[in-house]
Amino acid sequence: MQISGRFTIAIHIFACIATFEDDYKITSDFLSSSINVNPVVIRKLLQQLKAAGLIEVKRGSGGASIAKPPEEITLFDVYTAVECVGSGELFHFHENPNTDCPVGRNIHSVLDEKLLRIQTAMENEMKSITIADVISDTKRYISENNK
Amino acid sequence: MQISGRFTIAIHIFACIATFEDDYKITSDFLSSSINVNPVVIRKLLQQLKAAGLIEVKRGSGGASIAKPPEEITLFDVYTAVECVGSGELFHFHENPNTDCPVGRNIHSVLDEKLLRIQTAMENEMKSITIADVISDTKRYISENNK
DNA sequence: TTCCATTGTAACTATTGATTTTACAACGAA
DNA sequence: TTCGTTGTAAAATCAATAGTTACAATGGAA
Repeated sequence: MQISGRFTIAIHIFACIATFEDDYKITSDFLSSSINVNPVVIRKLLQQLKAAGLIEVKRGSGGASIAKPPEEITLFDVYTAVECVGSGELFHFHENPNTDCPVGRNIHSVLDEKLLRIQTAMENEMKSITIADVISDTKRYISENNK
Repeated sequence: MQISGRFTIAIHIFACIATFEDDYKITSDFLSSSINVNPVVIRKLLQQLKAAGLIEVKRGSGGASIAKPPEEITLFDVYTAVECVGSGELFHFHENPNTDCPVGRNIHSVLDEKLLRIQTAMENEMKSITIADVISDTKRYISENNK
């Protein structure tokens, strides 16, 4: 199973805002045409990012902007804002191991710590990459490929 | 989205075999009653683990066993054997960024390397944990909780 | 004040993938 | 030959994502 496309879409949103905010009003329609997903999907995502304090959205007049310095927004922030995994658990554990079985009774104790270690390794790497990195790389690529 | 429960089920299978192989024949029914999932699900998983060279299964008479030293089987081996993520990509990328947009045109170049770094961090942690670790912890927990 | 582009949100559909279940042929040991 | 078991296909179910339509609420501009 893969991590939802909402994650890469959300990052794409940040890159678009940073690249175009001086020249365009960043509406959900504008974003939707760069990303090629339905504007309503974008709006829902913007809501989630707003709730996490990462993005500001203007009602009425319209337009989205980044709510705090991009150096202070990590990919982990975006990931948690956007993934609906309520529990925050990366791994799905089979629900009902048989507690009458010595292995079934202890499998959670054995695995939980190991799974958490794996999840933490991933999350730490996410925390080491910021939206500022994404933005500067985006600008670099754009100028390299002239325009 | 979470990583499929097949992963924890597969690890549970190894723990069961190691714990019970001296006293019981490890059939899909036996495993299914410890894990509490349908025996057919177990059999399909056993097939995947067999294809990866991690498990041996006897037809006819029945019974599963571990195909090589548990120290040589990492959680990453189990993960790749069992996850159907064909491409091996942890992150789902939105399919059709608009190539007429400078950001849409470059977003893959910008992100692919970063996403891979995150995925690799997770996989490396998986490689650092072996089935032997799981087995010894399982036995320790069982003896601590007396039986 | 009215107009209008836009947001926020609900509701519905479609699609995809995981999971469960039923069923049965093939196998191998007793 | 019998019996417990595996290997596998097919169908049914269920959950999550994604796409779509629709529309009230907003706020700036005419």
